[in-house]
Amino acid sequence: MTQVSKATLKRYPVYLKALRKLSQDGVSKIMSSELSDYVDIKSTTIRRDFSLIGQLGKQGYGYDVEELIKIFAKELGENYDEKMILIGVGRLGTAILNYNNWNHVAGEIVCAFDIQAEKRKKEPKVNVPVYHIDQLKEKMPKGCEIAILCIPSGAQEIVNKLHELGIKGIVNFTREHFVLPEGMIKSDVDVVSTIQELVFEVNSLKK
Amino acid sequence: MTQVSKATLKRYPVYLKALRKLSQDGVSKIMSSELSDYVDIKSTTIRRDFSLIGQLGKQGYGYDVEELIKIFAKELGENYDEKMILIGVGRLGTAILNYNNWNHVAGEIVCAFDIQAEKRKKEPKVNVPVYHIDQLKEKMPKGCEIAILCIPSGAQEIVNKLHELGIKGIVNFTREHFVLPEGMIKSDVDVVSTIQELVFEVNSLKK
DNA sequence: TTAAATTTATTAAAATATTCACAAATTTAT
DNA sequence: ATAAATTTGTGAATATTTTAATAAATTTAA
Repeated sequence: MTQVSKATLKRYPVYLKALRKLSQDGVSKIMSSELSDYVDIKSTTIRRDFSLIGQLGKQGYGYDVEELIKIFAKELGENYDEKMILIGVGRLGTAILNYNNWNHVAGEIVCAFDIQAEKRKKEPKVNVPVYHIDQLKEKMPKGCEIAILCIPSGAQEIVNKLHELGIKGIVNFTREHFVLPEGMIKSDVDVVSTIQELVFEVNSLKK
Repeated sequence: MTQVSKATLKRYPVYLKALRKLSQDGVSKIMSSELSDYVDIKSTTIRRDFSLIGQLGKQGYGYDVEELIKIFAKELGENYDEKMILIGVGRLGTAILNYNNWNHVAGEIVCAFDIQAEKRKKEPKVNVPVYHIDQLKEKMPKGCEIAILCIPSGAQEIVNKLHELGIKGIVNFTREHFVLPEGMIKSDVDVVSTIQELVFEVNSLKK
């Protein structure tokens, strides 16, 4: 793949989701202008985004939905089969473990860690092994580079430990601030901030 | 507040979080360069972002942490006291209802809706009234404009109904694609996409 | 009290990202 | 078989966002 900008990369999952829905609804061919109405992204932006991967469409015709799905699934690493761990098996952690359509999307959660491992592993919906957080080193799966962080506090200490153990990327659900060690990347999922921004935007529209 | 760009707005919650942590740790004064190391945003970007609100700092000195916290909390609408509803009281919905530090951040969730209202309202951790989804019209709180969507499917139908009932903004946890009615805005929280992007980025770094 | 050292705020420059405009390719209609 | 109508792909133009450079204000030290 050619150089794909951050902005474009953020839109790829949007396209993939929309295309899957379209496919489900029996749509087999689509033009950039139709897709534009569907996902609310300008058609020219869509074409530009697509063209970074290659010549995906046909002039005078449009794009083949199934073909696009295959290409985007591949580009988005659905074949990476990345091994991931989850830290913090509370309500949110369990919700993530039970996300449906999880399999074969980016990879799989191999095991989880918690300070109350014994209690957590008894929960009916917890479908992976749960170890005590102190066993991070011993139980870290080989080649694991991604950790999903769902703990309410004490993030910095855990992040530092994860860094030592070779974790490269963190999906962060924590609301606490922590300093990211050199060489690590993270991606925040901050529900409260998301809501704040939306509230702000809705209120801005009124003025 | 002057014109604040989308990019800047996304950083405000990051600043607020970091400043609160710093305050907790006893830091009362900070320079843009220190904050920069802390949040991993260039100091010049920080100063530019701050200056859009007003002259928040003092040359040769820096910024007063407590003062900044007050200003950002206000800017981010912590005084809006927005009434919100939550739709879909599953594991994720319950996790959101139980988020700590929820109160006085943007507003509060007044009630929830679910297809299995009777079952849901018996759950111990569900701390707001739960109504059947069919009662959306009757039970919609007055002046409510924000809905948090945590249902696994059937999003489009619900979104259309919400639009009719005056909802202006949707915090979307659904993975399904839906078309946003005219005049509505939404903000996606897509865990799987977030992980996909991160996996992709981690793998890009290797090449 | 004055000069040197800081540090913000802001104007200008550079980098990113989006959109326009149209050539090239393809399909549809005649 | 040919012309008209579409629709992609992309170089050029515009818009947005970030970064650099520096003037203005403040503090610190002599």
